[in-house]
Amino acid sequence: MKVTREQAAANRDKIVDVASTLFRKHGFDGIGVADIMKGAGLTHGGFYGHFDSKDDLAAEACTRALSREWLKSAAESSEAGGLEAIIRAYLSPRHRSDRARGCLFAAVGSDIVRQPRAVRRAVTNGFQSLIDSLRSYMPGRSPAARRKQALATMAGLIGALILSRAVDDPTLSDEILESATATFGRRQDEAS
Amino acid sequence: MKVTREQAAANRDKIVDVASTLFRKHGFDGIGVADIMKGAGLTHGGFYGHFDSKDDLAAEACTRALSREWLKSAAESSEAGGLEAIIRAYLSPRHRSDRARGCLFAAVGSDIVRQPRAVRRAVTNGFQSLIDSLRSYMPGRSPAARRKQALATMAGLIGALILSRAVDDPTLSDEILESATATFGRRQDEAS
DNA sequence: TGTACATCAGTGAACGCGCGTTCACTGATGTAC
DNA sequence: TGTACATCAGTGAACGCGCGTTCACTGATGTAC
Repeated sequence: MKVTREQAAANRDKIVDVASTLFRKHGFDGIGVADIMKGAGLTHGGFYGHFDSKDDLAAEACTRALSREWLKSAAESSEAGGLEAIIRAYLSPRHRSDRARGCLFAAVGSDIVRQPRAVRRAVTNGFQSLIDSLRSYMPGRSPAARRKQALATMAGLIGALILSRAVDDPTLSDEILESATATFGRRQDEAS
Repeated sequence: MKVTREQAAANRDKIVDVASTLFRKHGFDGIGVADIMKGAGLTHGGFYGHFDSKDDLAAEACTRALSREWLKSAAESSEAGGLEAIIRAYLSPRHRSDRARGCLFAAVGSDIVRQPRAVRRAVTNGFQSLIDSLRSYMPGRSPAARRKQALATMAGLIGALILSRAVDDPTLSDEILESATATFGRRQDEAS
């Protein structure tokens, strides 16, 4: 059953959107093409009319996930709070429990190194622009210092969120989030 | 072909060792039972004489990986340098390129949340003892403050190593390691 | 200590399942007149 | 504007492969006498 060109484009877009959430929820190996297509309201056979391979979709899905990056939207919506508010939002229980729509790096970060070139390239580009967005919120004196701070802070946030999810003990999980919020939030208070 | 009881125990031990490196290198889903057994010099059929399932082995392999944890040995061998030396070793290019024998959290951290209960429990226990080891190196005044610092620092190190591996650009990768080394190393200089 | 037998660690073929990918087909879309 | 036909987005069956797991079998170990 053919479909309008606009409908086809919308379908493709939906597939990428769904994939970007399902990959984050289940990991690259934890979700199949058939389930992604079902999530987009289609059947698996039509997949290869839109993409060359599952890896090809993964690369696009990563770009999509990073363009709607959690941190980015938090940053843009919290003009008031600035860096402190971004950190609090990133390290919130809400973000911890919403893997599918949260930060790509926290969701599949340690698997990226094992992905094909196209995926890693997409992720690298997304990360660069993420750091660029975050840089302006940093308290350092020079632009170079702010960039360094953005890199280290991002690392701290991602690591803390990953650990808070990995751990089986809710008390320890909360403790990780609170310690990281205090540490990474305080450091910039001192410097500003 | 039966084998000495000691030999059988040694074989089991070897399987766990090999698994702990191969899981870190390829991820839980990226390596199969047959390849792990081959790595231990055995054939896949004998696997279920030693373990109930692949997940069962994964739990043991995580415990093993964390008992020989990179950071732990770095800490114990660097009485001189203290925290600074530990951080430098953790964030070294050497550790970045040696996933198979490096930190479990940096290798498969974002996948742990998707693993069965036994694996998450093993990881949680290993993490608790890791933090306990690291705590004494921290500069905070009270024990509680030192623990908080240990948690946040560990998060920063893990996040930085994951990012440095994920990224496709060697320059950016180095920049991440250097920024994190400077930031997490410096903070404690200020406090001490 | 030596012999006979039971045990059981390890082997390799086989099973069942899920997954990525292919393909012949369908029928609505979009175009040529 | 209306009609006839070509295009092609989507369908669902099928293929091939790898993986976790099972099982009948082998032969060295370890035990009973």
